[in-house]
Amino acid sequence: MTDDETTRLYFAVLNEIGIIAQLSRAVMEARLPGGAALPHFAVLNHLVRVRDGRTPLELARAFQVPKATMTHTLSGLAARELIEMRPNASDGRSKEVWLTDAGRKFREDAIAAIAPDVEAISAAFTPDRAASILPHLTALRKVMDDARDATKEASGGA
Amino acid sequence: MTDDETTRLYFAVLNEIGIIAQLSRAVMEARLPGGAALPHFAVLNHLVRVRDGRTPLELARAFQVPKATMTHTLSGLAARELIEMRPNASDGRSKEVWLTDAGRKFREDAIAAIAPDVEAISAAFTPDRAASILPHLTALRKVMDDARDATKEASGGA
DNA sequence: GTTGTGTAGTTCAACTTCGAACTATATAGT
DNA sequence: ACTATATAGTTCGAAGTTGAACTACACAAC
Repeated sequence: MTDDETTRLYFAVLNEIGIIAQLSRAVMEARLPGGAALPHFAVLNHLVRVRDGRTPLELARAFQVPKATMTHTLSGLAARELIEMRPNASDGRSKEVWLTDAGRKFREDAIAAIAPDVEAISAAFTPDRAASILPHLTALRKVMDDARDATKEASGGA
Repeated sequence: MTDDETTRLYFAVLNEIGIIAQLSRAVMEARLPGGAALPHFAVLNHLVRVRDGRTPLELARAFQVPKATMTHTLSGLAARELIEMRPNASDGRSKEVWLTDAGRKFREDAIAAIAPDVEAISAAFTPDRAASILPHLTALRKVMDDARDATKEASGGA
């Protein structure tokens, strides 16, 4: 394979991934109650799965977004009273993010609302296939993460 | 596999895809000249590969974005004089998007600037692996596209 | 040829994203 | 203790994204 073909291959993969991300966002947001955005749901889901009481920075790292972005997402969730921000007893600079009852309910309702879409997708793109690509995606995600750090250093970041 | 496990599996896949899209955008935008955004490059690249003279709507469909988004992207490219908008001789409502010399050069420079990152990624995530997941991603993209249309109809859209 | 319906593209407003600068607290070195 | 440096989080401003409403043209029906 020539360099050119290799580059094209990776562009093609990243292009498909970009479009899928865009579409999954559109599908999910069409189902989420009250005009909530995908990151809102993603954070609630993470807090249920991993356990709440996480700090904003831990969440930012989990989703690979800048902390300013997480601040914004959390303030949206707090405004809807789906989470509650508490001071962090062990570090005065930090905070803790806790789910409210409304937050847990919202997440359950959202999953129920999205279930038909997941079913439609799984009919045409089988769980076997999903399971078969997942480890590759995880690997690619880790590689990209390292590449991002390298880029930052190369361009003078810390 | 239970329904719950299935749902979790698809969420995990889409979550990884979302993060990869985010990271690839960050990596590419760090390299693009003049603060250009990823969609700017993607459109130029598409015009070179598929041939220029496309209409805005064709481009919007190719990238699965709403037409308002494409209008915005194209006006950014036109402001940088990387493309040129011409009237469409065969349809007075429509336009044609043509590359300028600066646009072609921009795209070549961008590819050269990104090459080191592609190389870094291909070292850890081999072209075989990329090639092996590409058809699955393409399939998933098509399924998601159909799911989006179904969602639109279910919620009262055309 | 007028009228109705459909399509291409823009405008507008609300919202998300995120780098940079800032505040507040923590921790190490002396 | 005091100062320097690092870290958690917010604020601010600039830019991207997108649904809805709008303008302009096309085309079929009559």
